[in-house]
Amino acid sequence: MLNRVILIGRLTQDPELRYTGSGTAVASFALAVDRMRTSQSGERETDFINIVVWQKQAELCAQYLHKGRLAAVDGRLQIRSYENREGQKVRVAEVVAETVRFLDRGDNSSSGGSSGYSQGPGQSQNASRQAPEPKRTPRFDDDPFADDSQSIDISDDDLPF
Amino acid sequence: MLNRVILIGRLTQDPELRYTGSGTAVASFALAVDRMRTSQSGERETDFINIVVWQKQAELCAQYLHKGRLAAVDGRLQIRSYENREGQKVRVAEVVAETVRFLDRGDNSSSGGSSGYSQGPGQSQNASRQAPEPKRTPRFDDDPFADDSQSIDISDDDLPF
Amino acid sequence: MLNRVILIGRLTQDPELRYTGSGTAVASFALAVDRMRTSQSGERETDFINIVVWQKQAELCAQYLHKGRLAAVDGRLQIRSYENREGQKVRVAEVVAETVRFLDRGDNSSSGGSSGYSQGPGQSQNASRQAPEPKRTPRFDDDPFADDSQSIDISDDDLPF
Amino acid sequence: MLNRVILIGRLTQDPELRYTGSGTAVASFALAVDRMRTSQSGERETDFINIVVWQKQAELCAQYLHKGRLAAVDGRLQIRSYENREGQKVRVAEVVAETVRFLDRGDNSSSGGSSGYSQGPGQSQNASRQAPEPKRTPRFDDDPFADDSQSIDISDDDLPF
DNA sequence: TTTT
DNA sequence: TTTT
Repeated sequence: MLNRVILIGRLTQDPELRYTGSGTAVASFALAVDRMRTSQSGERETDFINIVVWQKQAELCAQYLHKGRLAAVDGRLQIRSYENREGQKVRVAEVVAETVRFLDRGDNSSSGGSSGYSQGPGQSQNASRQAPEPKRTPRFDDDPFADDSQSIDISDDDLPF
Repeated sequence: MLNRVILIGRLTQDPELRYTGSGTAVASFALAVDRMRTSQSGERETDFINIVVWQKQAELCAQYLHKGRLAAVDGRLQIRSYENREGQKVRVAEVVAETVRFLDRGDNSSSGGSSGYSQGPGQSQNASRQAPEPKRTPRFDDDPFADDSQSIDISDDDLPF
Repeated sequence: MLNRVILIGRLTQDPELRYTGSGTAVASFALAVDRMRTSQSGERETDFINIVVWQKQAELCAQYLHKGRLAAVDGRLQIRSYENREGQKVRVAEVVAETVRFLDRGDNSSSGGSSGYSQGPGQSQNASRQAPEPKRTPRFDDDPFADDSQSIDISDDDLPF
Repeated sequence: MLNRVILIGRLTQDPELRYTGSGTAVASFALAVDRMRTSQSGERETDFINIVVWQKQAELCAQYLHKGRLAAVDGRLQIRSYENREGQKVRVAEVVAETVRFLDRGDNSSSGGSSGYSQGPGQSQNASRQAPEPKRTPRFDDDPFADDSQSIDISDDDLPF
C-alpha cells in the first residue's frame, strides 16, 4: 500500500541504457550505499542496490551520471521474480526510481537543475572551519525560527531523546 | 505514529550552535529546498525549512556545514507552539534531524564518512560524458542485476507507469 | 532538491473540501501524529500537522476520511507565507500529499482499494496471541528468506546496532 | 550514506522469532505490499518484501503481529550475500526495521501505543459518511490552518501540478 | 531573513 | 512460499 525508498550513494558503474520494444528508455545502475555503522570486524559495510529508471530520467542518467558519481534516488522497492536456466525461481530486488538527483557535480543541467557543485570557498568559510561558533550564548532568546518568541530558555522537554 | 522527513537542500546560513542548561548541544539552520516544478509564473520555487540537530551531530554541523553547503537531512517533522508577546499562539514547524549528511565537499570527515570510496575521476568518465551509451543493445539479455537470468525481452508488464 | 514526508496519524477533524476558481478540488485536514517517546513530564506528545490534498484524491478524502480515522500520507513539506491583518508575515507549514492511504476501515473503496479492515480473527490468531512462538530453535538454519542458504549461525556481524 | 525505506503492507505469515547465540531476539516475516497500479494485464501486483526486526521490537512483533495483519515498517534496505550449496553467490534483499507499527487492531498495546487518542466513532461520522461536505464555500477565506489569514482566494500558483 |  |  505504501512503498517508499530514499537512497544516497555512489554509482558502481556507468548506467546502462536500453529501450523496450516500444521504444521506452530504461536505465539501470547500482548504487553503493555505505551503512552508517561499521561492522564489528571494523570494516566499512556497503549495500549495493540496483536502481531502475524509466523514460526521460533514464536518458538523463545515461547522459550525466557516471561511475563514482553521488546520487539521490527516491522511488519504491520492487521484487522481480524469474526462472533461471536451472529452473530455479530467482528473486531480484531493485529500486524503481521516481526521481534521481545528481549530487556532486555542477557540470550538468540535472533533472531539475537545482544542483551546483563548486559553490566557491567563500571567505567566511576559510575563516572559521575548524571550530564551532564560540560566540553564541547558550540560550534560545534569539531563536531564529520564531520571530515573535518570548525569551524562553530551552527546557528538558525539548530534548527529543 | 510514523513521522519521517527526508530533505536535500542548501544551508541559507551558517548553523547556530547553542547549549541547553544541562550542556546539551543544539544546532539550528534553515535549508533551502527547491521544488521540482517551477511556478506557473515561471519562477523557481523554494521551501525554506528550519532544521534542529542535537548532541554530537549538532557540533559536527557547526564545524563542517556552512551557508550554501548542500546537505541531506533525515528526521521528523515537529510542530512547536508558543505564545508571542501579543498573546497569540504561534506554531513553528521544524525538522528534528536524526542524521545530517554533508554532500558537496569531500574535504570533511563528515558525520559518518560521507566521502567516497571509489570516487576518482576514472578515465571512462572523461571519455564519454556528453552522450548516452550508444553501444548497448536494447534488450535485457545481459541484465547486470540477475546473474542467472535467461534471455528475456523486457515486456510491457515491466513498465511502472 | 528532495523533499519527502511520510506520516501516519489520525484526523483531528473531517476534511474540508474546497474548489479553486478553475474548479480543482482541494481538501485539507490535520493529522495528529503521536511522537514515539513521551515527554519527560510523562505525557504523550503529539504533532498536529496540516495536510493538503489535490484533485481526485481530495474528493476521495472528503468522502471516506473522517475525524478519528487513521491515515498514511506520503508527500512533501511546503512552507507557505502570507501577510496577516496586522501586516506580519506568517509562515504556515503543511504537507502536500501525493498519496493518502485510508488505514482503519474496510468500508471504503480507498485510493487504490488495497486496504481491508475486518480481516476476520482467524483461528490461528486466537490460539497464540499472548506469547512469542516458543518452539523455534535459535538458529537461522531454515532461513525463510534464503531458499538456498547453507546452515549459517547468525553471527555478531549481522547485528545492526 | 542515506538509506531509508517505509512500507505499509500485510504479513504473509506469522513472524518467526529466533535468538542469536548471545541471546538477542530477531524476528522475520514477509510483508505483502500492493503496488498502486495494476499491471497492464489487469491484475493487482504485489511485492513480497522480507523484514527483519531486532531486540525488543522483535519480541513485540512475535507477540502481536500475525498473518494478515497490516503493519508499517520504517527501516533500511540491506543486501545480504551468501554462497549457496552450488557455490553460487546469492543476494538477498531485506528491510531491517527500525520501527514497526501495528495498524489494524486496537487490541494491542503495540510498540509505542499505536492506538488512538480520540478515535471514538463520533456521531458526525455516522451522520455524513457517503458524501463530501457540501456546506463549505469553495474559497480559502476561513483557512483552518492560518489563524490570522486575510481572505485570499486560492490562486493557480498554489496548484502543485 | 534566506541557498545555488 | 505468500497478504486483503
